[in-house]
Amino acid sequence: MTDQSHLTLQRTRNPWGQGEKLRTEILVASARLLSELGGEEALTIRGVARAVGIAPASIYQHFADKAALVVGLLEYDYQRLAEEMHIARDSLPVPDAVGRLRAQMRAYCRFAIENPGHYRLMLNNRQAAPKPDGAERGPLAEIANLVVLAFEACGAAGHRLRVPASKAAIMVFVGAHGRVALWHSSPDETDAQDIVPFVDELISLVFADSVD
Amino acid sequence: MTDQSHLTLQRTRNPWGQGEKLRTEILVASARLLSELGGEEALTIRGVARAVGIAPASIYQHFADKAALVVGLLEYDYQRLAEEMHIARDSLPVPDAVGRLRAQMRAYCRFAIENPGHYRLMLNNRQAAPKPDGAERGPLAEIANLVVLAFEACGAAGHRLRVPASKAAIMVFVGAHGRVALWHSSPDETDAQDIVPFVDELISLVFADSVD
DNA sequence: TAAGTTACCAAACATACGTTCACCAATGAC
DNA sequence: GTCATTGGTGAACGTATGTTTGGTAACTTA
Repeated sequence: MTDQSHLTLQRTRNPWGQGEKLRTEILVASARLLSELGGEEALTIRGVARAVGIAPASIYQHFADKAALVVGLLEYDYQRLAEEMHIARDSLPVPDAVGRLRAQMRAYCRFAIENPGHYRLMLNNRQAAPKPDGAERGPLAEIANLVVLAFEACGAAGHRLRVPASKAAIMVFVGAHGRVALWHSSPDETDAQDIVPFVDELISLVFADSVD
Repeated sequence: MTDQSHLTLQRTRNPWGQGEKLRTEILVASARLLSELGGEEALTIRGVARAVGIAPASIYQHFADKAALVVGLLEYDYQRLAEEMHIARDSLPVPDAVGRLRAQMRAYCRFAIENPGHYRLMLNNRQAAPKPDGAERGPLAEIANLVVLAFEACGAAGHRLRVPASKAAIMVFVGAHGRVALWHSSPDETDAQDIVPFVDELISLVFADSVD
């Protein structure tokens, strides 16, 4: 078993040319399965294989085990959420700091409402979530820090907060999460339409000056 | 199969005299199992039977199926939570309205912190939760209404709120739930000790006058 | 004592899951 | 063409679950 990798520089990796394609296809099918059936318990190797149209054993060509599949999904989901919130932050139609903050939280709520299965997966597996880029804290804490920065920007823009920016961010972030979680646990009891206005009011509450 | 129940008025129900006793013993064992192992997936018929010291089949003498066992647990848990919050409301050392409100929310947080498995079971099975006494809304909504009443009492006592009492109650209740849920999803990341002070600050925030 | 009811159990049934194994098929390198 | 490599598969293994069944022992009632 001598290592000869230094001899053949360019090893063949994808004889069929569709190695990575099927991997993402598996992830997409898992995501759809999670969206349609909701709970994490709906995410089974056999179910994913059935959705993709391959044999259960074939999954193991692309993922070491089920935990690796979940990690792949988490990575995919967190990147998606972070992108939507970043886009919301940098979007042109809201040049002011408070508007960006509102857009950011609105994007967060929209993601949680439109992807309940994913959102719950992300929050129930925070330990397994892959760290963004060698950072100490997890991806959700990274996103929460985005909100802290947005609040600090509001302070820098001259707005007055009733509590320090870091605490204000936690209040709003945690409030949004709680409101979404309560809707998830009983969607018929309340209307998803009320979530975004609620968070908007929560944001207004932490500001001492009027920010409509 | 003629119904003769009107002839023998007093039917024998517990030949051994421990019919109900074992039923509650099963519930208690389930509760302990849920507390020690955390997740709802730890609540299995076989596990409960092993914990009680009986055969799995014996469970079905007291509960129609696993769902009925969960319903029994929910009933037990919601009653426990409601009692703790009622006690907090009627306790003597806090005669003022704001103090009672704070004690109530503190009791809520304490319950969620000390019984994470139960708390998650309650919120993940809100649909299956038995309605208190023929009421329209579920038990959690009933508890949330308790907070609304507490806020209205504060208003009646002369305190000024930044938002209507019903909305203030939702903000605080939802904030507490969100804060607790985040701690549950990653207990090592934050300290449980911070939850109660956080909710206290949240309460102060919705009041326009100083209520320390 | 005899009948009837209840609590309980050992064993099995049916299902679903994650995972592994031996094997086949297609492809690029030589 | 030959061959190693890789993607894919059917069938099985091992495990865990909820649930049912047939039967036994304990107790009340008559």
